[in-house]
Amino acid sequence: MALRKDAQRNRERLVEAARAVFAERGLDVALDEVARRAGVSIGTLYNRFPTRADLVAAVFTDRADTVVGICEHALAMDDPWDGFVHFVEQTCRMQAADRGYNDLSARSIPQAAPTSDLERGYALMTEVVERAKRAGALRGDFVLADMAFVIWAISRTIEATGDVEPQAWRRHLGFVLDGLRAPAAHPLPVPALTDEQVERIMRDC
Amino acid sequence: MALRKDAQRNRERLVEAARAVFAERGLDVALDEVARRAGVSIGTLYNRFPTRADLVAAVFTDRADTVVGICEHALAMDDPWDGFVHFVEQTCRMQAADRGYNDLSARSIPQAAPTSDLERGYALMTEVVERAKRAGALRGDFVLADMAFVIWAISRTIEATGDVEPQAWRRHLGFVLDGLRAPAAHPLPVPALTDEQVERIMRDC
DNA sequence: CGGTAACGTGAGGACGTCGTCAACTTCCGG
DNA sequence: CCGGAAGTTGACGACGTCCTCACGTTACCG
Repeated sequence: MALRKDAQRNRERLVEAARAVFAERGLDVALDEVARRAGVSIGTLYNRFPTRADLVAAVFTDRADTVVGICEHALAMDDPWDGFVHFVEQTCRMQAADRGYNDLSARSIPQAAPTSDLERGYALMTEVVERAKRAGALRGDFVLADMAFVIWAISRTIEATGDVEPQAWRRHLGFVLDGLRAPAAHPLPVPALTDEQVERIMRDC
Repeated sequence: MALRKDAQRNRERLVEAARAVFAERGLDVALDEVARRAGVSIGTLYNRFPTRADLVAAVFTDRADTVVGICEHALAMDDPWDGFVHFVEQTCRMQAADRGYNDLSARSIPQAAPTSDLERGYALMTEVVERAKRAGALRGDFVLADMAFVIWAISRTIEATGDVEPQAWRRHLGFVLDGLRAPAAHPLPVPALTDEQVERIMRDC
């Protein structure tokens, strides 16, 4: 059953307002600020999005597409390492550009999306990583789950430095990438997180 | 003017309780939980520590000594790179062992200490870094301010993985260290944060 | 155009935390 | 042992956020 016309319009206003508010203040803003910005009452907000997670999901569904696009662009690049770097860099750029997305990344990696797109994104990300490994550019002991480390690392740096020096994360990423090149690799002391573990971490918000 | 005997005892109880509560729940716990754990009223807590920052400072003053100790041990090691690794590793170990300290690191680096010890710690840390650079082991474009990236990165990873896989940060640190070795170095896109910038980031808690 | 289901509204109760203060208690010097 | 300064207490008001719900309004179908 479709929404009534006014309800549909209010829904869009709410999502737009949330997008803006989340972007500049993070995922933990008071929801009545979102409602105010949308020109709608707090009751309507709760009516449409019973939980904060519902609103967050509505705001960031399109991000899965974006990630897919980034991956495709990465895979279209001639050099597998350049492709991998492009992927990581663009991901981080998105975090830097949107405080809400940065919060989301820190807590649950690019989750919160229709499952089919999510699976596709997952598959593409795996291919970006594997291709770079096959080419001997990315270190062989790196697995997709290790991307979480990269995202978490940059996320905190952006949080800390964003107001003072918005480009600082690029330096941090420089160090990180240098540690991921194959020739840099030294034995790691601990095995990678399993998919189940990553799953569990993501669930616990 | 010295504190009265009972006041002194209560102060110690508060600091002990805070140490425990911060360690297991982080720096943002409700203060009345600290008071309860100390067997003291909330009024007494506020009486002795007017702000949360006062209490935090009291709990973590000794950490500056610990850092000094770590640095001295690092400088006593024959191999400058091993010394640097020891320093980083021990710092991260402290973060992993104490959620409150991890929070503190994420916000303001090992601050919150009597100024003299702080300066000494600062000087020693610089020497650990510079010695490793002089030996050609640590990349030449690394500066002390870049340690913030390491601390922030590990801090977030510990936060995310601590409950599920307490040793995961060691793998993350493995990647990080591989990026800091001299042979791994590629040109960085952005200059280091200045001391003033780091200062400013730290002040803003 | 009327009836009704869907929707919108915002005041208000519940909650948790903060920080205060006036009344009470304890310590300690004389 | 006493007086007063130092210290303690916990109930309380302020605050911000969450979420609900009874009532008023609007869109849409026949």
